[in-house]
Amino acid sequence: MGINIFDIAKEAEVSIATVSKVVNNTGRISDKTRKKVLEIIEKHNYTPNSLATALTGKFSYTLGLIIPNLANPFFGEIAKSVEDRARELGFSVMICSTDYDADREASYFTLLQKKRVDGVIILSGFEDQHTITRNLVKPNMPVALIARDIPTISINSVSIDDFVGGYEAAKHLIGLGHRRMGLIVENIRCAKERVRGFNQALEEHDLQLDESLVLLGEATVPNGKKLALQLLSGDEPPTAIFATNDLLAIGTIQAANEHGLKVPQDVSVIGFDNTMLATITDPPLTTIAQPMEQMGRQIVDLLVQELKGDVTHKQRIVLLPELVVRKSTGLR
Amino acid sequence: MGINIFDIAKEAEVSIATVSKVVNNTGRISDKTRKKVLEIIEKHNYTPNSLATALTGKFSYTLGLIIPNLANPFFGEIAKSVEDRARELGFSVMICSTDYDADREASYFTLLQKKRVDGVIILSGFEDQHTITRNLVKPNMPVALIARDIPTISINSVSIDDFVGGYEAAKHLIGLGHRRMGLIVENIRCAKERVRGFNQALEEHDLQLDESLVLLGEATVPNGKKLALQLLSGDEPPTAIFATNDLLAIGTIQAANEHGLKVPQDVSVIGFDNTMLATITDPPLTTIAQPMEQMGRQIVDLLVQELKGDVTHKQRIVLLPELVVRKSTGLR
DNA sequence: CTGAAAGCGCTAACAT
DNA sequence: ATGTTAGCGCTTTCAG
Repeated sequence: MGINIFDIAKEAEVSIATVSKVVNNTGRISDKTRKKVLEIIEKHNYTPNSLATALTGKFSYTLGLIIPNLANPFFGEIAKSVEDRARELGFSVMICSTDYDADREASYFTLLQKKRVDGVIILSGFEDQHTITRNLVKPNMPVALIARDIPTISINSVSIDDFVGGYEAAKHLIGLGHRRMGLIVENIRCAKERVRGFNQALEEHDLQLDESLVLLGEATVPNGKKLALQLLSGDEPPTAIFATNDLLAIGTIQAANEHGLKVPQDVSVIGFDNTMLATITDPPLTTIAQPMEQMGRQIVDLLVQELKGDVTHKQRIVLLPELVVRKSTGLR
Repeated sequence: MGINIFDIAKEAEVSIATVSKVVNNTGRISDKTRKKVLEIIEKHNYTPNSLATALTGKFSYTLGLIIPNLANPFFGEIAKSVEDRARELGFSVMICSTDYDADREASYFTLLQKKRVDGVIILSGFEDQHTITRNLVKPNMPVALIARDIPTISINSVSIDDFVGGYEAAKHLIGLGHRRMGLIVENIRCAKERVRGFNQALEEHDLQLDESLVLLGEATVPNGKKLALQLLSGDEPPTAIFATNDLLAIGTIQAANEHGLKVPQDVSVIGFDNTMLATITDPPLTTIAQPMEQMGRQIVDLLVQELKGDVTHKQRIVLLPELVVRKSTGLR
C-alpha cells in the first residue's frame, strides 16, 4: 500500500536503520544524511506505521476508556478531559461504551487486551472485581479507576469523597430548615456512600431518615421523574429531595412542576455532579459539584505514570466535592 | 511479555499455522486438534495480538472519529451511536476531540494515518477540503462526513437537509403570527444553510429579514445568552428568535428571563438539534430535530461498506429534519 | 556515522 | 490435515 521505510531508505541511498534513526532522533546521524532523509520523507509524506512500531517497541500509545454512556453529559465531560490530557501526553484513546451492560464491559476488557492498549481507564458501574482481576490485572495491564472505587484491590484511582458530598447536601438542607427529606438514589456503590453521608448529617441533628422515602432506580431523567412523583404523592411528602445525580434531580423538578408544586417554595431539590445541565434547568439546580475536568486529567496522569514505570506504588486520590447553591433549594 | 502463538503451538504440539487456523476458523483442522489447541488457549487465556494481525492482515478494525467536543450533548449522542454501531460491526473507535481547533484537527488526520485506522469519520466544523484531501483522501484513507458536507469532493456523507430545517423553523414561526425575527447563528457552513432556508420561507410570505437582527457567534450557552441580550435590548426587538442550535437557544431563553421577558408570551424561541437539553429547559424548547442516533449508525455503515469494498460508489445520504413543538414558541 | 540482521507476533501461500 | 516459510514495517543490537 503506502510507502514504507524501505522505500525511503532506497531513495535516500541509506539503510533502513538510518531512516529509523532520523525518524526517532536516536543514534548519531550526520547532518547531511539527516537532511537528505528528511527531504525524501517530506517529499513522500511518509509516516511510520505505528502498528509496526508498537509491535517492536514498548508502547502502542493508546489507552482504553470504558464508560457507560457518552450521551450522559457527566460522562461526556469526563471523556473530554481524559482525551485532552491523553493527547497532551502523546496517547490516543479508544472509547468503549458499555451502556451499563456488565457483559459488554467484560468483553471490552479482552478486546483492549488484544489491541494491546497500554492501559485502561474504567469509569463504570459494573466493575466486577473478579472480571477486572482476571482480564486486566493478571495479564499485567495497567488499570485506573475513576469516580468509582474498589477498595479490595490495589489499583490507581481518583474519585471524590462521596460520603462528604452526601453530608454536605444534608447539611445544606437542614440549614434551610428541612426536616423531612426524600432520597432518589442510583443503584451503584458510590450513590449508597452519598446516602450514608447524608444520613450522618441527619443523625448529628437528631433527625431520622424515613426509609419509605428512599427510592432506588436507574439514572435517567424520566426515571427520576417517576420516582419523585411517587415521593410527592405520598401521605406525608418530603419538603426536600436529594437526588444522587443531576439527571435524577432534573426529573424531580419536572415531577414537582407536574404535581403543581413550586421549586423551591413547595419542595427543595438538590442534585449531584454539577454537569452543565444544572445551569439550564428552571430553577437552576443546587447540586454537589464533582471536579470532572480535574478528575479526567489526574486519572490519565496516574495511569501514564504507572505504565511508564515512573512510579511504582499505586495511588488513591480522593477529591472533595463542593456544594454549589443555585435556586432549587430554599427555606422550609 | 504475554504468551504468544508460539507458546501455544509448542504446548499443543502443533505448528503455529495450525494455531492460527483454529483461532481464525480457516483451513481444515481435525476436531481433535482443534479441541486440543482450544484447550491450551483457554488454559493460558491467550488472545492474539491484534497489532501483529493488523500488520499482516488487511484491517486494523479501528475507526477514527473526529469530533469537536464530547461535552456537548449533540456530539455525545452521535459519538455514542457511532461507537455502538461500530462495535456491532467489529470495529473499535478512536476518539479525537478537536475542541474546534483546525490545527488540532489536521494533526489528528496524520495521527490516524499513522495508527493505520481503517477509516475516519469526521464531524467537525473545520474540515478544510485541502487538508482532508492531502492527509486522508490522497493516502487512500476512507473518509466519511457526518452532519457536515463538502460538496466539492467525492466523499461518503450523511447529513440532514439544513435548508429544510431552517425553512420549517420559519414556517412554524410565521404560522404563529410572527413577522419580526431575530437569528443567532453559529459560524459554520451548515448553520448558514439553515439561515438560507429560513429566509426562503420568509420570502414566500413577503417577509424581509432585518440583517441587523442576525448575529453570529460560537455555539455555547453563555454566548447565546450574550447575543440574545443584544437582540432583545434593541430599539425594535424581534418577537421570535431562531437559534441554529439548542445551546444557543437555551442561552436565548436565559437572556429573555434575565431581560424580564416571558417565553413564549413575550418572545418565542426555536432551536435546532433536539438534544436532551431541549426537554429539560423551562419552558421546554421547540426545536428542529436531527436524527442523531440514525445518523451515527448510517455513517458507520457507509464507511464500513466502503472500506470493505462492498460498494464502490460514494453516497451522500440526506435525512430530513423534523419540527418538534414544545412550549418555547407561541402565538404572536 | 552507517549498515546488516535478528526479531516483534501473526497470516497466507505453498508443500507435504 | 498439518507444517514450512516468507513476509508485514519497524527497532535495535552489534559490527564495521
